[in-house]
Amino acid sequence: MPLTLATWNINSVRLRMPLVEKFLDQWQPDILCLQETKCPNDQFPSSPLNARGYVHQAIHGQKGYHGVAILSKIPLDDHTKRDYCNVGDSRHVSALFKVNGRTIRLHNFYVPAGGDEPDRAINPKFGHKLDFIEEMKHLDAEGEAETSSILVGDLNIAPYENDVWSHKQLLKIVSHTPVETEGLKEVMARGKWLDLIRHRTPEPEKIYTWWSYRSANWQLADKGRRLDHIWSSADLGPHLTSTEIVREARGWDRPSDHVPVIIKLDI
DNA sequence: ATGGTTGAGCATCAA
Repeated sequence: MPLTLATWNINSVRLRMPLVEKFLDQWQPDILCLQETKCPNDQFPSSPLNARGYVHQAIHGQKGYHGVAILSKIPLDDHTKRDYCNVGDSRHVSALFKVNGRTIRLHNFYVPAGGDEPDRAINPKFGHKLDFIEEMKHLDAEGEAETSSILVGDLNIAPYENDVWSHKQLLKIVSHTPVETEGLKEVMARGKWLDLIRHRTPEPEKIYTWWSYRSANWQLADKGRRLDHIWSSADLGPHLTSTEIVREARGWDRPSDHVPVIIKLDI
């Protein structure tokens, strides 16, 4: 049975609902995970989603900042959320779903960006990011009996050399510093997670999912980073049939600075 | 080395 799953940092779900609708109509994923919805739960624009069959929604938002949501055509059970670092941010939500008799735990993350200065002694936001990553090291892809796992989201770290436009020039730039990239690799190793996008498209091929608003001519300069990820437990690896980075979405009218990342599994 | 843009919500802060 085919399963299509997408993740997208939307940078305000209310402002960009027309783009969400366009994406859903054209790509028709079974499940869409959003980050940076910037929207309180009671103001979430559910109607256009219900009209398209995404009637199963695990929404965890807050006013003004952060916010994550799982929007699904497949029934979701056991919605849970975890307050990483105990600071009250809406940065994680998870749910269970079933495909062809297999139970899958889906985690949707929005990891803190970490500010500009990669030194926790002078930048508390960077310390918060490192603490968040440390806490993620306890998340095991095989942690629940008889359950596969998928982890998606804006992890705000580009872990490999070819996840950025220039490895050397970004080594001291937050998102690609060694303490972050090694930390994220440790999250993957300890939790036995498989990076499905790199599994399909190994290094040294460049992959980007984000281009800054601050550089004019993003397309020509192409100074991107791979900040958005889809991981799974190892058992799902052989079921991966395709991956896609929807680069064209960066060129849509009033775009997010992130683009959708999609996997297809045959389960 | 610096500055560049966007969004929430109304002065800045976060990214």
